[in-house]
Amino acid sequence: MVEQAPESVLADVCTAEVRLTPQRKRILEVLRSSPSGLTLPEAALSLAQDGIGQATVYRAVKALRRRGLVAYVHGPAGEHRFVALSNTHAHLVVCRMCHKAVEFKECGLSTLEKLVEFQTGFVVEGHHLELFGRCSQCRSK
Amino acid sequence: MVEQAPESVLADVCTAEVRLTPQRKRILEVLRSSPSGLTLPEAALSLAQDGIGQATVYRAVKALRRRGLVAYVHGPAGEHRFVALSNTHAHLVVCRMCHKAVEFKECGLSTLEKLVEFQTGFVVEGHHLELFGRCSQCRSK
DNA sequence: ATGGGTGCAAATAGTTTGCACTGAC
DNA sequence: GTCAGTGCAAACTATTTGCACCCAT
Repeated sequence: MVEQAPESVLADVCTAEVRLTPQRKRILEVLRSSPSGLTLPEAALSLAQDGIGQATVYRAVKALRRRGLVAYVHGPAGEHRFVALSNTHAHLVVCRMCHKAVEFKECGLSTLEKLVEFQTGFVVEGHHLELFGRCSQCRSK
Repeated sequence: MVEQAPESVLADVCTAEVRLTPQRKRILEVLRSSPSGLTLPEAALSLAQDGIGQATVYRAVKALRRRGLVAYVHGPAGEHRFVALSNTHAHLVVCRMCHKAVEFKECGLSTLEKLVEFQTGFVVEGHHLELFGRCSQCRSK
């Protein structure tokens, strides 16, 4: 029901090599070309036209995520939508109307992390942060 | 592929009534009794013993999430694990070893939100934040 | 020749839906 | 009597897996 490991939010040092094959480059392109990201089924459907099998898409997106080249955000129904990142360890702010996802870097969470460490006794090692809002275009409609 | 709306991170005012039926109370109990939360299939399996159908579990968890009584975090494989909350609009810090999820309230994100608004032109209206780390028990092993 | 990657097809697992029925206002 | 909620079974969607093959080291 639950697989091995990944999902780490930290830039997990890749023990195994993760190659950037032609298929994976194409996958990144397709993700990059969709402002609101794509679900795996959507990506697989679109990439089938390039002759890329769905298993490849599923496996590749996982691998790319481990390399920090791809991240996901949550769509309106809770689905994971995958987005190509230009900076590793970036965060995304998502428009609730058009669902466009825009990267930002600074997350200024270190103070909070300290506070939570103090309150809970955890050592905090990573995080997942998404912001939701409205982009300027959607607001002006 | 994608349904209507929910997933809002803000305490979306519930337009429709969301009743707290015996089944839903039981669902909350079961979630509460699992420190690391449960996936929907896990919860459905366990609640089948109480004669609660799986469709009910899936539908109820969604409803409870809209009421702010339940939240999810991401398990090691990226699965959604649902946790009963005691404070609405709480956040969770999750142990990467035992996967226990612990609530915290202050998220001190308002400064960041302002900054991102300035940088991106978005108006920020909500967020999803999860911290990952190690709890003290796991560290002392 | 080794090990990561790939495509295909099949197998699984996860999730939603239609329907008839119940219980609280 | 209305409307949210429920259980069941069936339908459907999403995801993983086994296997043979490929390519770069």
